[in-house]
Amino acid sequence: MPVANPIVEKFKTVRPRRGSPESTRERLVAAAAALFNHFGYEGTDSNRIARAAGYATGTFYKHFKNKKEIFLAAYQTWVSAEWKAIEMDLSAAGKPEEIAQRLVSTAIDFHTRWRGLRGSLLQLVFSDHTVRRFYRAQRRRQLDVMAELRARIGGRPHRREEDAIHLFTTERTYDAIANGEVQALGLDRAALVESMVRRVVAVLN
Amino acid sequence: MPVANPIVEKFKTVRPRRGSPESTRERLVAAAAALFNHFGYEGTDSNRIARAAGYATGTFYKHFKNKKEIFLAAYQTWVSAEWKAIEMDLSAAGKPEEIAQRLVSTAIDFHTRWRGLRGSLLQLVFSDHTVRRFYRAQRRRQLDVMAELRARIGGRPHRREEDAIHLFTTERTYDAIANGEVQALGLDRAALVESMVRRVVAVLN
Amino acid sequence: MPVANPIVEKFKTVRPRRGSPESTRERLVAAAAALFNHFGYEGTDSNRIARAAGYATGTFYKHFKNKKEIFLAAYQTWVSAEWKAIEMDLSAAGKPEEIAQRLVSTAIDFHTRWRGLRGSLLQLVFSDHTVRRFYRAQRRRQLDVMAELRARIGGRPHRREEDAIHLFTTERTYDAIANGEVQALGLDRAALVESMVRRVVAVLN
Amino acid sequence: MPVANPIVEKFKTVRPRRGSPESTRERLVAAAAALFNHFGYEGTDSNRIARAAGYATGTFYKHFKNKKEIFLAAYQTWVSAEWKAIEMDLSAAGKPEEIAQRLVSTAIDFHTRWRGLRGSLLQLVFSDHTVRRFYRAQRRRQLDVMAELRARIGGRPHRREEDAIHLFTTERTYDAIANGEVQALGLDRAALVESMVRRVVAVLN
DNA sequence: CATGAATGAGCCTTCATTCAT
DNA sequence: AATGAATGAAGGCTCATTCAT
Repeated sequence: MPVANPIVEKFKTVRPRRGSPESTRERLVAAAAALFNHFGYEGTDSNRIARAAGYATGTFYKHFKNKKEIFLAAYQTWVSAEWKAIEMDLSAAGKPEEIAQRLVSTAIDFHTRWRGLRGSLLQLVFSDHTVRRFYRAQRRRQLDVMAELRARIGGRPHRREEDAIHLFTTERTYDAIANGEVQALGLDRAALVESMVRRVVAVLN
Repeated sequence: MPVANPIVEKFKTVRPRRGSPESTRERLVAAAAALFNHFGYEGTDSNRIARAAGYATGTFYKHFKNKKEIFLAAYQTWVSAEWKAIEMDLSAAGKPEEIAQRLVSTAIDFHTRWRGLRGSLLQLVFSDHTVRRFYRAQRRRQLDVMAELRARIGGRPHRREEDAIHLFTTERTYDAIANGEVQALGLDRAALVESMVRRVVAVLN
Repeated sequence: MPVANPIVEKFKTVRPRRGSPESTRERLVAAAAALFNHFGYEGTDSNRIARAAGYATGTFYKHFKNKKEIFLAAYQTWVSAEWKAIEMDLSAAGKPEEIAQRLVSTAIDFHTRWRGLRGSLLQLVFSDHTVRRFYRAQRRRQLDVMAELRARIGGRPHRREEDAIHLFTTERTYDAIANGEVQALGLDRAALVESMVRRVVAVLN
Repeated sequence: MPVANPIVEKFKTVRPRRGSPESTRERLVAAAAALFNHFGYEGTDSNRIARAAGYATGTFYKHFKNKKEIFLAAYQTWVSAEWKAIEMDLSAAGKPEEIAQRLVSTAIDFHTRWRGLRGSLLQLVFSDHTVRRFYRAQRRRQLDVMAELRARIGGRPHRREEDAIHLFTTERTYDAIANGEVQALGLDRAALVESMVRRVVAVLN
């Protein structure tokens, strides 16, 4: 229908015009990320992604093999951004406590902004081989960074299993904070955050 | 049409014949649970559910308004079974350590058997109001049971927030064990299980 | 779904219980007529008819071969009732003018009460042989009665074509009055009725 | 699947190939009009419309929200064509009698060619808001044109109610002629036509 | 590089009808 | 006579994907 679609409009970015392949790709990924985050993977159709990015249907398939591929790209973008933020948090000056606070804050921020994407992600981790592999690679990298960090700082080595549990705990808790579960359960958000900070401090020593 | 479909056949139960609405409903739910668990929510269509349960297309809609409704029913069945198992674990004789071991074992067993359903669940918790509500009600019940249990045993009261974090931790870890993440990361499953048991023991005191 | 359906409830009559075939048939026809009138032929399903009449699905097909058959029965019932009413109007004492007024009033009443059925009827007259035949038989009967009546009263004979045009005119005008078209066009209903009365008087002389 | 379907084939037009949206829409509307006219609204499915127009299923829904919408479009097309024909009849030279003859002839022609559509129309006028509104707008326009015409010609003003009755009479009579009712009743078609012409002449003065 | 018309498999859902009890 | 569980063909509609321009 040629009727203006307010939902698409809302996500529509400013018009491009024969940009480089990279910029087109970027725009598509950005639009896809926003739509997936809002409507979920299954709730988003590829034509809409193209339209929201300001392109025609076919352009989408010039840049991505299929919908899964652009989801992975969107996920990768998000992950990259998160790693960058984490690196900034880590490299900034401050006492361990302050660093931990910033890390937790950053993580909650990402989980909140991308809470919609997380649902789709967990589903795709189950059903899609490629997404699963990438997802697990991130976890591995997280574990590596943690160990490395401790070595640098001079902390005592931890068992990798304990690090993993730490990651599971924080990830799941950040999700709960991000998606309203904490509020729905009548839990004190500040207490949870504080608890997370303490755990991060502990894990860095 | 009458070509044997291997995928459907695999899940097909023995044919009923004019059963009670309850037994039909149960068969449909059982088939749906198995299919959702295997192919995911989006990967399962209502006709296939009916066929797998040994019924024709239309029968499905005599018992469920739509696919979401049967998913919720399947989820509820699973949850009920899990609660029943937990109650058995709790009521059986044994030292706290032994009880905790059984609880962890049961939980991992459920997470493993229903790991496919969990992916769909987490997606639907995001996108569907009813599923979300039911999901959160379970969490509330878990928290209540934990507090109650401690009171009965004479343990000191814990902050509800700490209990919640405990639940997040175990849930997420059980998922990791169930879906192969632990193995993929080269972690020692036994160590993780042991850690979970310790946490459960701690939380019950 | 076992949820009470307000729409069906609304049309549900008091429960029968193993009545004679005739009474069952009558109840089914009455329910069908009401439902067809309200939801149209296509908008009414046979299961609903049975339920609304207080019977189970299968009972419907014990009394009627199919949906078309019960529509025809409902239509026939309506036509019979209308003929009976017309005969009463005609046999009652009064000046021609008064008789005409009663006839017009009766016809408008029937068209109004069964306005929903008329839409379905006109559609089925087009698509169904049996309905078409019955419909035309009524018209023939109308023409015959008109001629007969005039002969009895001593009026001069009219051309059958003029009688037919008269019937077309009144039928269509009654429809317009019944279905709100007159009101929507801002026409004076009383004037239309008066005009119809005048025509009926004229045609009876 | 690729088995030739004689019914569809019959209505299939020559294949297009990447036409403009307008031409595609037109083809779809034309095919829909023919099918609705032949099989009725309920007897025509959207897939068949697309196929008959030479397109695939999905193309239909790129141009119309649903079946109702294309019915309305088909109806509008028909109405436009009829108005155009009427205007031509009116603007052509000739005595009032000749003009009336042409008008009647045109109307009967349209009613005959679209007699199938009329059944569906009358049903949808009952059940669908949009169709009803459009239908009534046409009647209003007819009344306006009649009044206007008389004013132009210098005829005496008529009551709008009498004009409406005239329209009801002719419309219903044209239907009877078009759908075989007249023949089935053994009426003299020529006499009916002549009567209609006389009425049209009268109404224009 | 970009367009956007077109495709068609396939899903969800309805409903007339059957039949064992 | 009545029941109501079960059937399954079929229709409305979506959406990932292709391809001619």
